[in-house]
Amino acid sequence: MWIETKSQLENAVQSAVQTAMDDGELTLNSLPEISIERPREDAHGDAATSAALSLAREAKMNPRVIAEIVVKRIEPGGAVEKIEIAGAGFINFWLSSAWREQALRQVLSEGAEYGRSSRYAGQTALVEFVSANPTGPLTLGHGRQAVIGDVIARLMEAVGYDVTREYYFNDAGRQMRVLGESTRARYLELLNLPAEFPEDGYQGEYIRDIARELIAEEGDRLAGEEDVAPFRAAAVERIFEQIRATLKRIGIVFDVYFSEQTLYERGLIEDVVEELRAAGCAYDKDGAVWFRSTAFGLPQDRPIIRSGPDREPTYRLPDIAYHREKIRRGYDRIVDILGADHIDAYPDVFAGVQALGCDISCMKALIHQFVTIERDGETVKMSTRRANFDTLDDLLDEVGEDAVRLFMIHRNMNSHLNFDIDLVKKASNDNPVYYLQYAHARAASLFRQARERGVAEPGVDNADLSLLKEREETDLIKRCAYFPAAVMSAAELFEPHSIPHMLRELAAAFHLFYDRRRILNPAEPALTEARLLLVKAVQTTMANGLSLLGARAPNQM
RNA sequence: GCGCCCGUAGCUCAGUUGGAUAGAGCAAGUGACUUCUAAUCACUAGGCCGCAGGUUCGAGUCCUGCCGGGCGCGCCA
Repeated sequence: MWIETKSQLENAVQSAVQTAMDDGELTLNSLPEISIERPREDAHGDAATSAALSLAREAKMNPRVIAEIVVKRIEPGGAVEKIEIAGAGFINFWLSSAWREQALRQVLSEGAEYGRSSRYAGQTALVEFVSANPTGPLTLGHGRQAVIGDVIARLMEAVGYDVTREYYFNDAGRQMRVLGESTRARYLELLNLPAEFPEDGYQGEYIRDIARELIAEEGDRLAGEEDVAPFRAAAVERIFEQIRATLKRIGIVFDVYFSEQTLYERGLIEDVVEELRAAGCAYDKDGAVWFRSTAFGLPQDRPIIRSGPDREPTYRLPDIAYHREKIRRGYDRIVDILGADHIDAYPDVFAGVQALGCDISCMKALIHQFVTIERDGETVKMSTRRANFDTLDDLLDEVGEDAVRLFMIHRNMNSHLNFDIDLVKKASNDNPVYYLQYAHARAASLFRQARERGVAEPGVDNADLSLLKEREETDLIKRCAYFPAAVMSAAELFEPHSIPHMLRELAAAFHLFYDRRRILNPAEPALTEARLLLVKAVQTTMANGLSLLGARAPNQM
């Protein structure tokens, strides 16, 4: 409702400016774009524009005079009850009660669909995230990324995209070889055979677990094995099993696990090298092959194939091939979620894809900062080995799935996330997770009460919604009405943290309403009915919002 | 040294694309449960928005330079 009203008002103001120009009362070089926003203060109405202020210079007129010229020409339609000029020349709009009633009916009639839109229907999107190499269990950093990626995918789905969630994994190259060697060394150790643990091997206890399982299944049959492949395969398989299980706990299921190895098998890696050479973007130096990053304004050229007899590609080369494949697969929007440690790497990859002649305007990389853990008032850096919360699973065990999801998403991804374990574990009023869920549960509880007391089921069609005129009520209606716009903007700007933020405000407004106004009131059945419908709208909005975040909306707490 | 991110109340952070008197939560203090769930609500207190310039009608927001913190800058991914 707000999305439509906003653009109607923008058009109405713009037409008024046009008319004023036609009438010769306003002199401008061209018709300006008008932007309507929600004022911070209630006293400034429901919608406002600062257009008169920004036009003042060009028109060489006092902003208030411009505002007057414009306002008297505005034909706002039924949604607007009142227009005022305020302050330095702001034009403020108050929306009518009819508008609020219609907004409320929309929430109720759309139900679980409320907040979703078809703006991007027919378009496809690929969201790549986590993409942790299968060398160990997922860490907290992966947890943040997993939740950010999944919520972005949900938001994009909500505005109409057909979204593919993809996990890219490296099952070729050096890291995997080291993983295989580490596993073999543990395997041999457990059999009391001489073993050489690789210098940069994976130290974690989980490698021993894998080796133990391998012994249980295969005995010492692999002891004389020269090739690391069976060890590597066994390790990858088991680690992936665990990763999938962890992700599933927080409701994340990938559509595609994309293997790097397949790029080699299909010859796509070599193709990229040849094409980059042909385009003059790759050259030989010091025995290695280099990508000419500097041709794309980047600070330095980077090797894509190592020197030495093996001619092994560096990670950048398969990444370029992979991203070119993404574009070839025909997505309208391609989003990568990356940790801050990749900040220097992705520009080269994007430039590489561009060098291959691809249009990269559909590609977007989102970088998120790291997670730190706070416990007992002390900050523990995530990278610290042997900290209590190395793994995402440990954290989930400790604080639960909903809390992890909400906490991981509730801050701007550009900022470091301080995960306060003590706060999240507290099942009390200072826990923001419960605050949202409690609002939903409270609403559900009202309907249970209504049923127990024999209050008639409220009917949307006949209810007199004009009875909802208290400040707490109109405020709630407006907040529900803004929800679809909040979803749209979170999806378009890739700002998932704005959703829990607006839900918190909605919850606060609901708790205040609950505290101040009696909802089930036998003396006033018509008002009770209207208020129950309002409660239903809040409950619906809250449930839809929590669902976008992948968190439960409990009916009882 | 170079690149990216961050710096807002004691703490953790929002801040609607540059708008009107900078907001929440926690922590501190005071009050509200015989009444629909007190996992809640109300009130009080708390601010040179890191510092210094600049742009403009208007800057927490944009530009420049400093200061402080994080992450990178590898023929690791």
